This record gives sequence, structure tokens and C-alpha cells, in this order.
Amino acid sequence: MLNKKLGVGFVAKRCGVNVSTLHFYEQKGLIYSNRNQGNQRRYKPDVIRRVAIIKAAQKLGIGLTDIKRAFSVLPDKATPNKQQWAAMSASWQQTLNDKISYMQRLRDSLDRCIGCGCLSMQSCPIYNPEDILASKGPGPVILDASP
Amino acid sequence: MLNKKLGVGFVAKRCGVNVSTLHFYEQKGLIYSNRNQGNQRRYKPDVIRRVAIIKAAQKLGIGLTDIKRAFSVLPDKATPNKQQWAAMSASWQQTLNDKISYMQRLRDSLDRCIGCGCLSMQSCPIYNPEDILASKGPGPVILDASP
DNA sequence: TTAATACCTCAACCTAACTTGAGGTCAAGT
DNA sequence: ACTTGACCTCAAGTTAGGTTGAGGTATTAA
Repeated sequence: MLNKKLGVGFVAKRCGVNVSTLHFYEQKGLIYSNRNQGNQRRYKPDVIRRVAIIKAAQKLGIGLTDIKRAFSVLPDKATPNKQQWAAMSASWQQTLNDKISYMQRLRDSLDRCIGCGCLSMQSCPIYNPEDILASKGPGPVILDASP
Repeated sequence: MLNKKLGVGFVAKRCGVNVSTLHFYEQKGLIYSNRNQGNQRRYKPDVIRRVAIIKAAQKLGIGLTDIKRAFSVLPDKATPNKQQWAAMSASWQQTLNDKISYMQRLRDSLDRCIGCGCLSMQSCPIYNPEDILASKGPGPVILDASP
């Protein structure tokens, strides 16, 4: 039963993406397929996890090239085993934690900065940036606390 | 001293973006400028906060059109006051909280799904999706827990 | 067996968010 | 006065991530 169809239409529907998207991902080297006698794609089940992970990673703002890099720890032609998935997952965990704390910082900065009364334009570094310019040189801005 | 230069080059450097980006944002209606006698842009200081907020919002995956919508509560020609910034900020707070909890769910799902041993391919919904298909119909996938 | 789907490839098109370049003006230092 | 660097506009180019369409082949249900 593992060798059910897993044709491109089935996988697309199952993953909530278009057929053209699967073609596209394959062309980008993010997923792969075998072909049947009539040259139609037949996928191994792990493609579904790959697509799920691609879609999740994209919501974190991770681009396809980075996703591909992360996938590179997985075997190309065989279905990954548990250790291999776990290894890959570990790097996302780190990214996720970073993103989460970035957003928490951002939330707090927004609070502080909007609430601080600095619209008096007397002491806020946003309105009086010279100190910052002097000390840190030109560059990114106060809310931009991290990658 | 508030009426220092605030020319396009200064603001660009201060915000860590290119001059062309400021032109672009102005053309999209996200920021505005006055012109001096020689037709050169002169900004009010609040442009710096606007750009900072644009850049922060983009990290949340928010597009420029949505950012523009959020900015629409601010006065077009005058410098926003504290209440106006705070009103705008409130909507970001909600989005931020949503994003944060999405990521936390995602982190947990990843844990659970990679760690669950379902690569035995016996019981994992990813590998045996028929039940899901039957009960929920085709569509998005297990890791995709929310917007 | 035949009609309706489902697939195939390849090239072109699309939106978002910018960047680059050409051709010309403005402002600041010497 | 003059040169250098900052600005100006407008059009075209770029990257990411897909989507659409044309022209043709496979599979499947009746």
C-alpha cells in the first residue's frame, strides 16, 4: 500500500499546492520523482513531508535556496530515515527560536518606543539620532533589533 | 535644529536603505516629502519612524500594500501625534502575537512529528493520509497549523 | 473504443520589491 | 568660477516564487 499512486495530482491536492508548484520545486531540486512507463511522475511518500516543510519554512521568511541547503543533509534518492529528518529539523528549531525572540523583542520595542513620549522630540534617538550616528555609525534603525 | 537637512541621502543612510528605496516608497505612497527650491526632497523627521516600521513589518512577512493600509490611520501631511502612532501600533501588536504563537505551534509540531516514530509509516497521518482526506477533505497539511 | 481527465514539456507571463542606468540639474568646497 | 558629489526623472532590468497556455501523450471510466 505504500506503492499506491502518489501521482502529481494526488500529491498536489494532499499538500494544498498546485501541480505546477510541484514541477517548479522539482526543477529547483527541492523534491524529486521517478517516472512510470508513460513518463508520468510517481512520488515516494516522503515528498509530502518535504512539501509541508517547505511551506512551513516559507512562513518563517526562509527562501527556497536556504531550504534546499537544509534539505541537503537528506539522502537524494532514498527516503530519509528518522535520524536524517531529526538532523534537519534541528536547524529549523534554532531558526524558529531566533525568530520568536526577534518578534518578542520587536513587540516590546514597539511598545516602548510608541509609548515613551519621545514624540516630544527631545530625547528619542529616532528624532535625535546624532548620538547614535556618532557612536555607531550610520546604519539600521532602532526597531531593527536583529536578523 | 528640527529643520536640519533631512535630505534623501541623509535619511537613506540613517535608515539603512538606498536612496532609490525612498523614491520607491514615496511613489507607493508609504512616505511623502516636500521639495526645496531646487526640487530636492526634504523630509520631516517622522519619515524615519515610518521607514523603521516598514522594515520591521516586512520581517513579519507583511507586504507593502498592507503596510500602507495600516499607515492610512496616520495624517498624510502632518507629523503623526502619539495617539495616532499608538493606534497604528495596536494592529501590529495583534499580528505579532499571532505570528509568535504560530511559530510556537510550529516548533512543537515539528518536534512531535519528527520525534513520533511515524517514519515506521504505519500510523502517521503524513504517510497515511486517507483518514484525513476522508474527514477533512484535501487541503493544507499537518504542519500548517495556521496563517 | 472512445471520450474525458490527467499528465507531459517548454516558453512566456506575473507580482512584489527593488535596483540600475541614462541624461540632466543643484549645491558646496576651493 | 568650477569641479565634484548629491539629486532629479523616467524607463528598463532583476530576483523570487510561482502561474498560464499551447500543443501533445497517458490513463481511466463507461
